[in-house]
Amino acid sequence: MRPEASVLHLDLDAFFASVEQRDKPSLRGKPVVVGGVGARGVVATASYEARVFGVRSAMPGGEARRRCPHAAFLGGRFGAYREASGQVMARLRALSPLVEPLSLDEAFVDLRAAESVPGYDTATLQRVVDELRAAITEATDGLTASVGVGTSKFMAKIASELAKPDGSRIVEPGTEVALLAPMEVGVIPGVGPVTVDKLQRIGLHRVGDLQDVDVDELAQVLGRNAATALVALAHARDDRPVEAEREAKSISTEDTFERDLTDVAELTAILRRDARAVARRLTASGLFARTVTLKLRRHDFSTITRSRTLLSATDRAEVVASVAEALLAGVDVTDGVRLLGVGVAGLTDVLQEDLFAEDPPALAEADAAPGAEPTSAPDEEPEPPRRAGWTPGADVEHDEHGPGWVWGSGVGRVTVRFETRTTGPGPVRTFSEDDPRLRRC
DNA sequence: TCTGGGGTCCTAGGACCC
DNA sequence: TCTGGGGTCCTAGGACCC
Repeated sequence: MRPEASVLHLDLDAFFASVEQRDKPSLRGKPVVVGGVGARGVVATASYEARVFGVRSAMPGGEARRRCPHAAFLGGRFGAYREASGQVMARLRALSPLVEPLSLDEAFVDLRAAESVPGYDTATLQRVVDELRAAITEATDGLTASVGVGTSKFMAKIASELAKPDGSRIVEPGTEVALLAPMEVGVIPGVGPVTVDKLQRIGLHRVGDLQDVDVDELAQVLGRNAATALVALAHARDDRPVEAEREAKSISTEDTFERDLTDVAELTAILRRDARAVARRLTASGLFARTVTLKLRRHDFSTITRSRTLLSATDRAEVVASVAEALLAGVDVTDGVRLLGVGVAGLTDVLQEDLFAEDPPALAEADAAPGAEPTSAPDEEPEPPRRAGWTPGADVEHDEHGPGWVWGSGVGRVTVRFETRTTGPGPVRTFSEDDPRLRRC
């Protein structure tokens, strides 16, 4: 914890849904749900209009539809989200060089590194925050952000939570313990449903209860490390630094299938595609990985992981694929696989030579894996189909009507609403699915 | 129409080494 | 000539975050 309020936390309000409402004028002021489109989808973001009906992040799509059947359910346009996020992060970096992004819509800023912040009194900070929020709304063509400032990451995040939506909050030094005391224990980052349940069983419901608890007693329930950390946060003691450069520790990709799969050949093809995707990302970031992990979720939602660490690091798709296949061979899939994924960890940016290997080292290790056949040129294999088609919300363009977005599709037809960020609500037209004048973009 | 996808961090046991 | 004690690496699982 710092002597002055110099950590800022920014959170874009209902980010994905707000981008959709910005770019689709007919959805402004209406319930919008991003995600939850497929048979097994969940909600990524609900607009505030949809939250009124109880729709929440991570809720299964079916339940979201039941609660708010008239909402617009969209598949998501991550290119648009990344673009808006980039504009926001650029604004933050203009304020201070020390910015730690947490996701597309969240970041910490260390204001001590900001030359343009002349002081940390509340009036000065309020002016800085007001200007920042206005600059972000301008840069993103209308998105709003909630901003909190405090003496630590923890307090800045608590502050921005209090500020939502479209607001700001500065927690003055010295007021933290009293502010936190009446809040539920679940407001503390890292305290999820399981920990909340454990705490409630021993009569701890509010942060104030944690401020008074005997650490040894709490350690009986949570373990020594978690108990110590939790009591520190309850007293607003948090000295984690804002870190701009955080190196990736793992890279992974995974798919949940519309229906459970049992065909080993099909699973293997998906595994190889995933291995290629992971290897591409390794190559793109100039990294090599030593550990390959297979992730598999069964029909009953139980999840297993199997991993193997190589003698030396690799960025080769064939190696990742053959290790993953060998790991899959050791798993019983006859009851049906709901999710399959491949990940790599133990990342380094230098490829160290294995002094004891005579063959190319990573390959030798992979070939030694039981059941791992040398794979035949995986890069030339056809890709198993990803979900294609006319995803609701996707951008399209029509030769005569111009730019629009997919409103819905089915029985060989696509319905499009023709409008953009700057047009105001536009007209709806329906086309044949194979209409050559209509293009995805 | 139960439960995404991308991550981080922690724990715990066993192997292995000195 | 029963069973020490660290430390590190590896593996599997799980809680949690956005």
